[in-house]
Amino acid sequence: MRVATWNVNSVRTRVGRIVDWLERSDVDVLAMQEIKCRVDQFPYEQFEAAGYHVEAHGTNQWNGVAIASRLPMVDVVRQFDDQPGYANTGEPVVEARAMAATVEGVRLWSLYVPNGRDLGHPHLAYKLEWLRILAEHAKGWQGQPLALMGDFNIAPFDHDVWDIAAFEGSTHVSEPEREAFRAFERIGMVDVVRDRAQGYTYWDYKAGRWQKGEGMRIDFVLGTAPFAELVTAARIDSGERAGDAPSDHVPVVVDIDVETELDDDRPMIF
DNA sequence: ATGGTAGGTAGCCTA
Repeated sequence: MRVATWNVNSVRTRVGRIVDWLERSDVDVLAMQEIKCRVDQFPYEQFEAAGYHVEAHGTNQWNGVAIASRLPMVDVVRQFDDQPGYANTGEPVVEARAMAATVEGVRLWSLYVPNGRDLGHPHLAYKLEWLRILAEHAKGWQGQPLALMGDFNIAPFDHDVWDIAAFEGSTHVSEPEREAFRAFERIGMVDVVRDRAQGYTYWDYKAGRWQKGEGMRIDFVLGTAPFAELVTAARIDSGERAGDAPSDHVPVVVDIDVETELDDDRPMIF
């Protein structure tokens, strides 16, 4: 089974590109972030014409996540328990930043982690709390094949940005954010792409970052140990940052050997 | 130090 995660930065603007990429890339399940539309605005027809069923979670023009799959999805949930909300004005609102589905016995989350905006901004405290609560839940998920897939808005290492000096005093590279990312690794989760594919996953539209090769690695697939055991390959499709009207993020793709998990007693044949 | 681009929207806000 081939799964992927992609911050598409508006599914309505890019539906043609996305579906074309899905078919060309032989992807079974795609976790999308920043669909930037309500569920009633989602372009389901174009996905379904290509053989993909879509479960979406979007409430307005911001954020929004979805999962497209050509294999059956079960146990779809939107939001995680106790997901913190953000108080833009007035009462905190739980935003459309998380959903999950199970495909072929593998639990897959599509996550759009809050940006954080600036050091000291309330949005950064929101980001850290959001990750803290998610990690608390994830502790209880370690016994099953499960992956947290999405835009974490964190660069875990200095070499995950083009020039760490340019990020002095910025979010995405701060120690509290990196600590929040490492918390998932401490409970047993593994970045299953890190050792299999190099490079950035995001290049800002501004200042010609793509043309200058100035990107960031902020999109990840974190797997439980039972998930990580199934992974056979991974790649970052940086070519998707080029061409006509690209997203500022590119797809991260992971191949998993589901049969190994589903049939434990299968004789080993080499 | 600033501004650079893009999307959704008609709130310039968010990234």
